[in-house]
Amino acid sequence: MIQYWLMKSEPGEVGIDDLLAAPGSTLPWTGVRNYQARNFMRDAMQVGDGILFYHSSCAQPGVAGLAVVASVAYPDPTQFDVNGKYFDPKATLEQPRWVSVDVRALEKTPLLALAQLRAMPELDDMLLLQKGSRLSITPVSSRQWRIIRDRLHAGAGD
DNA sequence: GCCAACGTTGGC
DNA sequence: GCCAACGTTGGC
Repeated sequence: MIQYWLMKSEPGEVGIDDLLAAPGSTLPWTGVRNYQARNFMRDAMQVGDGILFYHSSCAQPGVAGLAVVASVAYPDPTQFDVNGKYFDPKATLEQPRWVSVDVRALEKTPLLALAQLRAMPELDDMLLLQKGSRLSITPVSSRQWRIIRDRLHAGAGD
């Protein structure tokens, strides 16, 4: 059963343009250090799941493209990199703590800004829009997915 | 830069 | 297990 997700990325690190420019439009989704987000990747994500690619912590936060999950979860290599900022001293090769999935970009879309999402009453129940919500990966219902995808393809302007 | 909200850590 | 302190997220 295909599921849908919203995944946040800072465009200053990896934006939709960077993902599209990567070989095969695919990059490993590394650096997740939150247990809830990890569990979504580890326990629920399947190849082919749809992704709303969201730009966060930037001047224009919002949905910037569509992507798909391109692998099941595997140990996030950055947890073992002693010199990297994502190193986790409690992770071992035998007992990894964090996982990644590969993500493949499908298309860049006109930005559907956070403010526009908030202005759509039919999306009131989106986890992204709940007060205090900070999760970098959130499930999206098939209904929410359809509403947003249709809006993106209708053009996000106005 | 500010600040609300949330998650994690660590002393007890 | 409680909870205060601290760190992070992320919009504004």
